[in-house]
Amino acid sequence: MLMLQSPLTRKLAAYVALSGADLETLARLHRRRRSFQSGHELIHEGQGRASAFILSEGWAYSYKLLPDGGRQIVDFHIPGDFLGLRSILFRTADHSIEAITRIEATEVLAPDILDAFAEAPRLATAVLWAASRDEAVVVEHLVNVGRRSAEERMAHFLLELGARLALVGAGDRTGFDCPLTQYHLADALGLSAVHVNRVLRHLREEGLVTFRNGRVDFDDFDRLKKVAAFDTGYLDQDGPLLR
Amino acid sequence: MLMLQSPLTRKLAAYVALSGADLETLARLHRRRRSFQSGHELIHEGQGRASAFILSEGWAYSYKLLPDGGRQIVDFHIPGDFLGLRSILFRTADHSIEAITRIEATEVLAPDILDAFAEAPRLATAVLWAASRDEAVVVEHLVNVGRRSAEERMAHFLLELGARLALVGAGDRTGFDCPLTQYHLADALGLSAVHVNRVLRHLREEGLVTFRNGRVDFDDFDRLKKVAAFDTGYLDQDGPLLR
DNA sequence: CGTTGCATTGAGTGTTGTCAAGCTCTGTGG
DNA sequence: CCACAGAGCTTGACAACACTCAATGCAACG
Repeated sequence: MLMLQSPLTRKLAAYVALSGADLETLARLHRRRRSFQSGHELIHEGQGRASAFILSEGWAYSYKLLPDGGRQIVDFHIPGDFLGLRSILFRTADHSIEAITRIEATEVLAPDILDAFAEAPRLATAVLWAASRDEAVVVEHLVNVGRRSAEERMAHFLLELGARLALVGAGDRTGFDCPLTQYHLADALGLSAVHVNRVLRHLREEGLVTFRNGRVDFDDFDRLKKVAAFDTGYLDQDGPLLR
Repeated sequence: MLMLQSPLTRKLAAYVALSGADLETLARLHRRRRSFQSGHELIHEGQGRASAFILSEGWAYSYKLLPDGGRQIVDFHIPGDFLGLRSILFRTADHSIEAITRIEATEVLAPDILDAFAEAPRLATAVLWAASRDEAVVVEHLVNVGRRSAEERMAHFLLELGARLALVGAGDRTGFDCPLTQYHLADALGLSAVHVNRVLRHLREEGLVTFRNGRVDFDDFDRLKKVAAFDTGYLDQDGPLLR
């Protein structure tokens, strides 16, 4: 079945052993293919009856705006991620999501997903697991912003992104392609763009990482991990828990 | 049925219309009553095959430790909260949970919850929703720490806690009882304990809030909301989405 | 009546933000 | 082909917010 190729399907199947019927139900969620250009806002904070999306190609990010114009980026999304689950579970979206690059995604309406859960109960458990993994990422992000210095934050962030991308085959110990701007980094890490620039320069001069021209190069992966006190535990997912 | 009184049951039923059978399955999760004294560690980061808990009385908090001894508090838990869901969904717990006051809780083992989902599929959706609401709280916490000044952070935090407590009848516009120390606040807000003290003093001197002797008093609720740019949207939960 | 946990305050330091300017690229229209 | 605009990046100077260190107060408790 073609949809076995979907990155989300692969991810879920890695956690919960899904039956043929489950997979078929999951495949039906992948109708409604859409593509959006860079900068398109998929979900707007406050919007009612929003859709969710399964991202198959490109990068997006979710964020919240503050009354004073500030922006906090909550998470970056890469292929295989389920976007905006909370926006369909809640009456009104509590965050916004915007495409960073041109993206390919399938749109999932609220009834689609609720019907799918009724039809294939294991799917609900699998999605709960995926949502929990996303939450773990946000939690680690919170730790990062709350308790680490600017330099540690940056180092940790780049390593984490690298680890997540490596899981879907889009990066390794040498580095990864990265379409983010320094403004994205600033708003994700709770820093000013100016300071992000200073920190990046320092990390580069120390021979740790180089972030330039849409590419992150880990110049000294092991030393960088040390600076960041980086540990991948919260990303782990070996073998299905539910058989 | 007695268990209709459980705060978690109330919370879930408010979101997803649950059948009698669903409620019965949910009630069966409430065997294994436990009580723990203040300071007891319910879940330890790194621990394998941990339990989850449904909190019925008292306060707890979840946190992560850093290699340098620092601590980031991720969330505080009050009656009706489901604790440690991620620790049973994952192979190993990615965070720790400790009792702040003496607490009453029921222990939930991994098979309990997975069997319950198989038996009563709607329960899985309901728990997914509860988990999403918790995630929304963490996200707002991240925004708070990432993009607000120390004073705004504190104001926002106290208002949020008040709003959550008000939902379970443990607080109102005048204030609430609060067993937290200034160290808890510091580790939750990403500040030093010393600075927390200064910020609290300033808020008190401005006539906004008073935090003293285990009690938070909102001296000027409306002005405080203004300082914090506080909006409860992310806590909303009017009426069942799934009927 | 010492000890322990928590709260408070002051002094000095430093990390990070703000403001301001200039740079490099890229794409676009004249 | 050149001028220009705009987005993103870079740097310096200065200010401020928040941290550390250190000392003290205060209550509860054994």
